[in-house]
Amino acid sequence: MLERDNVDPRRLVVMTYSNKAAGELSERIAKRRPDAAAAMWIGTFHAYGLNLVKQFHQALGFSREPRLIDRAEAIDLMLDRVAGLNLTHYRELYDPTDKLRDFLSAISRAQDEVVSADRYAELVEEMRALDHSSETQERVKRAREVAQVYKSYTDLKRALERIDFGDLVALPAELLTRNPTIAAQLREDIDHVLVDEYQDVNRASVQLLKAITNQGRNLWCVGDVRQSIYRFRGASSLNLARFDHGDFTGAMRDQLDTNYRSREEIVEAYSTFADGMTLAGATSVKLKAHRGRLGRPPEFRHIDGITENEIDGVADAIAELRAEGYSYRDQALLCRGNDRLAELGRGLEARGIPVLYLGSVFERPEVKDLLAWLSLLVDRRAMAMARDTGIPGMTLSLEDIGALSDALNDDALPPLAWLGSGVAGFSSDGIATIARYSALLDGFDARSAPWDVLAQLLLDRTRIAADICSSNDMAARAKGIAIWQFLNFVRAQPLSSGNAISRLLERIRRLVRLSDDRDLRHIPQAAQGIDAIRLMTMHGSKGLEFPAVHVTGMTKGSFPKRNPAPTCPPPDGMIKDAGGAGIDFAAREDEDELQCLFYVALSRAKDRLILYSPNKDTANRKRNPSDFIARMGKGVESRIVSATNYGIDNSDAPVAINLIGESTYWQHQLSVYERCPRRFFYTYVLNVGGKRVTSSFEDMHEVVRRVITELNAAETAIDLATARDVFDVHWNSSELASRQASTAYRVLADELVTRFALTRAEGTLEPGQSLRFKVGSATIRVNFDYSLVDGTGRKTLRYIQTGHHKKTVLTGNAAFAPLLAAQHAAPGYGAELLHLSDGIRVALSDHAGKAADKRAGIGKIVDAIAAGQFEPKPSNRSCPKCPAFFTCGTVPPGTAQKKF
DNA sequence: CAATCTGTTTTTTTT
DNA sequence: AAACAGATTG
Repeated sequence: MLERDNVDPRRLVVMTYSNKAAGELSERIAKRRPDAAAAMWIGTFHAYGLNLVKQFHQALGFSREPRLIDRAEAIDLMLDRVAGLNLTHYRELYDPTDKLRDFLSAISRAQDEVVSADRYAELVEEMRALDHSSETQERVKRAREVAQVYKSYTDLKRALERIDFGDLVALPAELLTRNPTIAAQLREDIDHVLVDEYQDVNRASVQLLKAITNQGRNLWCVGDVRQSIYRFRGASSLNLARFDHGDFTGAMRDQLDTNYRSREEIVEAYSTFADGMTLAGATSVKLKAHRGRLGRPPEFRHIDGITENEIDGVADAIAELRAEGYSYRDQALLCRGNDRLAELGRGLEARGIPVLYLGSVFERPEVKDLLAWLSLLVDRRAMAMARDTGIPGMTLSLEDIGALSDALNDDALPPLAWLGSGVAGFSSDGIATIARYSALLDGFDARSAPWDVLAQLLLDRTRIAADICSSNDMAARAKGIAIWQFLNFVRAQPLSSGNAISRLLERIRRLVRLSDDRDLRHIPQAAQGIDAIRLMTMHGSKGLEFPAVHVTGMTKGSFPKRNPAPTCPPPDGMIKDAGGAGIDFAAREDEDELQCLFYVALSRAKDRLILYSPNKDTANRKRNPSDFIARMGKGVESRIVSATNYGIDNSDAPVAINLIGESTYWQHQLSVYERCPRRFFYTYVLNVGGKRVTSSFEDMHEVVRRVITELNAAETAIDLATARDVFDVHWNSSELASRQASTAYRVLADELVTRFALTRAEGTLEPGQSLRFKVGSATIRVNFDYSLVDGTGRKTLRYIQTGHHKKTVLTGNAAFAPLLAAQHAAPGYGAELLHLSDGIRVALSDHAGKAADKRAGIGKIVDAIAAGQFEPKPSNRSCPKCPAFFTCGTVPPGTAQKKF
């Protein structure tokens, strides 16, 4: 219509909700009207907002164009601030990064609703006055602290002249509402505004639209409530419902009734599903399938086996369809989450099927090799030398790694010092390898610029780039793309003086922790033509179409699966028109969103649609299909399928290990093994563990731990004043004392030390004991901090933990070592865990019934260590904090020797 | 039979 | 953390 009416493309604004959508749209228009595509403005709300912020930065109160920060930077900014806010209901945990992330997403939601920090605080007080139930009052207390953080964060951004993603839309929306002159001035340059995927707009975007359009009279929107899948970022069914009843009074609505994409069988399936959708504002639509019937129904394949067999089933189907004429590039594989997608990608590749998917760039071996090498320039312990690079001549044997780690243990040498001097006990191969590393890293040091180092390593000093270029298979191309993306990322880092390498590595850890490395996963346009299966999340598939679509993970309990309620729920009334408690609304919206997500996935298919789920879990219990399967109606062919066994073995080969003599393990070593056996291997077997990555909070706890150790060494009771003196000495000699905002940490540390001193006085004090017990031929050691005799003569050993009590504290086996040690070596004593941060005590003696099981569990750990079983347990949460983050991968060849 | 415990599985993201 | 399947317990 706009085309026909001769609209001036220069006066046309087209808004989308993602860069991908903007790119697609731009390309489609360029095909028909290349001149127009170049002239009109096409982009995301955020991009449009950024332009406005730049243009009107003075009106917005900035002295210059503010710098945009991402989530990782925002957390960096706030880390020291939260310590000073004295929050009680959201206590700082060991690492406040997680808490801050929760705060920031709550703040971001508020920005989506154009609710300022002050307004947020008002809403909290309104909620307090309205509902006196204890449940609500509890939420009030928490929301009040969010308001505090919100205010502090906003002030900080103002002071530093920074803006975040939320500001990109919220600030212009506010400005234009407040300042009609600017809005009018903007409107003069715009004839029409087009909004694609209107169901994804949030309040901030609507407000922006209201300001730049003439009360909606020149606004054109396309939207489908059934495809509203971005509710977690403020898109709400209410916005579409309100489109012509409130937001843009007098707007017109029309409905599409013909589908030009999918075959009739597929349209039937998702229409049937849509009829059962419980969705506010959805009207029933009878879609006509323009392309008619194909004669092949959508399928549900209930794969006989576990999750791994589901990949076999998909591989079979991909091969079948290929034989029928659907090339790899015609087929897409969708699932809910990125983690599963990565597994599917690896699995299909292992089964010989090419996939167009990178996964997380920083977790790819070829990128990890580069990161490991970079880390050598700043890591005096040279931990990365324990990595198997897979590049001939560039990997040390386990024996040589042992020798190197011995050599680096004693001296406080600077990084790379080991390259020059010979290392005692090295094999001749090892000496040759070290020589190659000397050549590889020659001339670089901790102050080198990461990009320069990487470029030289790739192009001049190794054959990595050359090998990738000369190879033509899909795996090599994916490697090339991953390295390319990584280099682009490195180059985009802000230039700064000092140690850029350390900061780069630190930033990567944080990005992975926050899962904010996703935009690096995009496959460049140039690679899109490759004949390989397209892998993407259901969210990522929106707006795309494929001749054949495979959807995995259709198990009950995993799809649909309610998202956990936000840690920091919004105050009631923050979401306009939601009515009732904010959390209930969120839960309803969540259910809707999952139905929409399924609808989106189904409607991507043009000809063929196959859904999958495994029918067993690893404990051989049955897993039922998702309830959604039945809701697609009778047109779906549903059957149990036995997939081909591709003989893929994902098990981790044991490491050759030689344990000298009888072993003695500390309890904390067993805990590490339980959390991640591979980490245990690096830290205690190879002994290459460098310093753990710590936050200020953790450093603070470390100081407290040192104070406790010193106080424990004293045989007599210690008064508070002495305890404080000891604390002063340790605090002042710690690195923390000189850090910014250290007073806040000091207050916390002081509380912990005080509590420790007080708990020692709860009875007659006896000194701590180092107890041991045997499991098989191994000995387990546990250090108790002290023991107390109370008035009735009952004796209790205390085991102090400086942090908060967690419900999971008694999961696993190693946690019971104190109980077992007390039972065995200190008869007549009870054993108790005491958490200093909250004073919570756990009487281990109450769990004596589990002792036998736990002892057996510890026996299994000990045996597994002796058998060289060190499989990695990857997790986005813990891996980025692990010292071996850049090292972890295949274990190098050789035999590890170790005396525990 | 209901209640409780155990083990397994599981989320999305805008420059 | 919370849902699910199944076993165990009272």
